[in-house]
Amino acid sequence: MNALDTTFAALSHEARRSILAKLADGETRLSDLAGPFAMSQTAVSKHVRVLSDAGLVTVERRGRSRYCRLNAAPMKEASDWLADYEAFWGQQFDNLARYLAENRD
Amino acid sequence: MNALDTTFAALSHEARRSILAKLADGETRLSDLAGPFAMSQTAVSKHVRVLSDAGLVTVERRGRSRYCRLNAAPMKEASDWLADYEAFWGQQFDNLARYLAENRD
DNA sequence: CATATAGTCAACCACATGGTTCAGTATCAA
DNA sequence: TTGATACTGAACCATGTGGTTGACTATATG
Repeated sequence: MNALDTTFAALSHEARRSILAKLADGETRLSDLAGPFAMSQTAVSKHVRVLSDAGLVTVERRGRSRYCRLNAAPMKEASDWLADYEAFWGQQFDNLARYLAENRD
Repeated sequence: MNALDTTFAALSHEARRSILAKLADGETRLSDLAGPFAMSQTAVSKHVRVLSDAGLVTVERRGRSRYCRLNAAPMKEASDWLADYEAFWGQQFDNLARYLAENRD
């Protein structure tokens, strides 16, 4: 898997996007990330691992705690990729319209 | 899975992003999509199905062929989500720098 | 030292993903 | 009608994902 693959895959789960949103407010302990989720700390830890593997989060151990920080850099590549399609966003019906025009009888 | 989940998941595979890139040049038959890939047409068909389920591609049958068209609309939501983090893209080392500053002895 | 806290690791489960092959269907063309 | 073309669908396989529980390690605190 290349960088875009892992970035998009990491972003494809609501829990992980929520984790990133919380980290945007600043460094957060892993246990504090787990709080609002209806899942075990182990599960949250796995999500953080996916984010960490994707380079979106850096985890640092201090004492008993793991402190997670946002690293948004990989998002830029994803955003740049999407930006190439910006010209098409308003055209969702254009292709259909063109087809209908071409096949009008 | 919500819309963002399926959109990001659909974009997380190189083959599917390549398919979207080709569709940006215009409507393409499924068999013509399969050409450059080292995989069976069945596999390509599955990828197109994933894109179709995500609303990124519309498939229309005409005669024997399936014509695929790009529908970039769902990308906008993904791009908007990423844009919220734009302020952090340049800060990939800032958190580390701050931490080091705070813990200087 | 004893105990609570923070987290990992391993094992397990159900299900999804990404690929294959083979058989079948629908359409076009000779 | 025969046969090629363009698929789809089912079955299968290996691997990944997302979750659990229970045991373990490491650290802080009384």
